Amino acid sequence: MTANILVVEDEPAIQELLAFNITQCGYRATEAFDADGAWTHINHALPDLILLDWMLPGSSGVELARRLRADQRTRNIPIIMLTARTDERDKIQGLESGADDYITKPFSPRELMARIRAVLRRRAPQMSDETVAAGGLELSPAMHRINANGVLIDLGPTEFRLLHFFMTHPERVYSRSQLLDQVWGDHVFVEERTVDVHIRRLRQALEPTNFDSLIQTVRGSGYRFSCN
Amino acid sequence: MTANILVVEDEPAIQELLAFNITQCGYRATEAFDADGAWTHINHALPDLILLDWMLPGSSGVELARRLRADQRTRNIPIIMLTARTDERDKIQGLESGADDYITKPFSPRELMARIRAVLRRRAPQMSDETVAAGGLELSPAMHRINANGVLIDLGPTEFRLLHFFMTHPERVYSRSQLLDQVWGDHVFVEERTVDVHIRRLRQALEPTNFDSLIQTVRGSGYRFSCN
DNA sequence: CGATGGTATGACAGAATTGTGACAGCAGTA
DNA sequence: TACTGCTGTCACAATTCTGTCATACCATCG
Repeated sequence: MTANILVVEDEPAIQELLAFNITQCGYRATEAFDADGAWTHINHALPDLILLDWMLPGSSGVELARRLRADQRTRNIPIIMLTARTDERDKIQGLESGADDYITKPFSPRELMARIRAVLRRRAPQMSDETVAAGGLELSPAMHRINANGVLIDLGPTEFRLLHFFMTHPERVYSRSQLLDQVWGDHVFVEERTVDVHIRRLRQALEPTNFDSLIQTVRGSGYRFSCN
Repeated sequence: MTANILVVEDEPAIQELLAFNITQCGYRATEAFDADGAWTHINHALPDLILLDWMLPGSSGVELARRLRADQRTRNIPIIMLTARTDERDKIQGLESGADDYITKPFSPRELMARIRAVLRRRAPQMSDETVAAGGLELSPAMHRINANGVLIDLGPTEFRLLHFFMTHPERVYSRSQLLDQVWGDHVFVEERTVDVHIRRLRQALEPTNFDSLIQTVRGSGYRFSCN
């Protein structure tokens, strides 16, 4: 399922550059040149992320962001603000208006895509507040709780995200760096061995209910959550 | 296995710092102090990654990056730019000149190494994740597992690569040196008899499911994976 | 049949990888 | 301030993997 990104940008040159990079990375790009165009697209289909220029003809980007946050349907869609200003004051205002991240022009395509991925990933668990069940465990993101055959298990934030990722991606081996990217976020720099420690803490928490065997070590490759 | 990193940096102090961190992380560091020195090293042996200072005596780092991208041999070698400037404009130029990433001085060794690992990981030729089926076996690189008629088999790294190679090249005899080149890599130096041992270990792992007969010895020539 | 060259197997030490306990920094809180 | 829970890192222990032997085994050929 490729994410659909709505790009709201009045300058055709930048619009094209953004769309090119986005599609290049495997996402779909929908283009809008002003606030009205953006709403037209939004009414047609809700995007997974909105890339929004600060300066827009008519109503400004910040104003559009506010309206997006006010609307029931678009309240939870992540927004990345695109601005030429480097003033910190603007940054604050952009974020306070509801943006999840912001990028200053000129931007590097790599940085842009990194932020897009980061935001999409950050939002991903929030988007699916649904209870996940795998291997006899039941994980409820909304309640931040694990149910192991009636026994409730408490986990720290990192262990919770780790288990949530594993349960939503079972039977597949993930390397330490992949887990860092997926669970920690690829903008964070920590040692790969940190993963080992959190794997251990997770196993330790699952041990009393004998569910620790679900998390398997694949020597030389990484870890795997297996329901078998 | 250890990646060779060419460090092009004119300031001896920083050069030393970089080399220290790189070797500390298990990579090999080759040092060059200017563009000419860089080419000398490159002509001698192609590095796996180039760490390039923006400011270099003679021709600038960006210029060197351009020439590296223009050269057939070095076109695909990832480059990380090292710059003291925090100007966004420079950052763009650096990336557009063909750099894969950039770091601004002063940098933290941790971030430097994280970026190096990230770039190397991106460039690393990854084994196709496609599941291979042959002779009744099903091998899944993503799960790092073998499915033998419902029975799951776990293999060590070498045996796994060996079986993967056999299953993707069935019905054909491979000599020990060919297998060493294909499975171990053509730069490793190990005894040919080592292949025998790993063949045995692979057969041993497949024995409980009677799939060990798929791997046949061809006396005087080598081994063959036969689906019959 | 015995000799010969090639292959299978079991053992083993060193290397590589992972598990584990401890600790210090940090943010939030009473 | 002291306390608490969480995190990342480290050093060291435990485990698994690897390459190399020495030896046993086997097919082929004179």
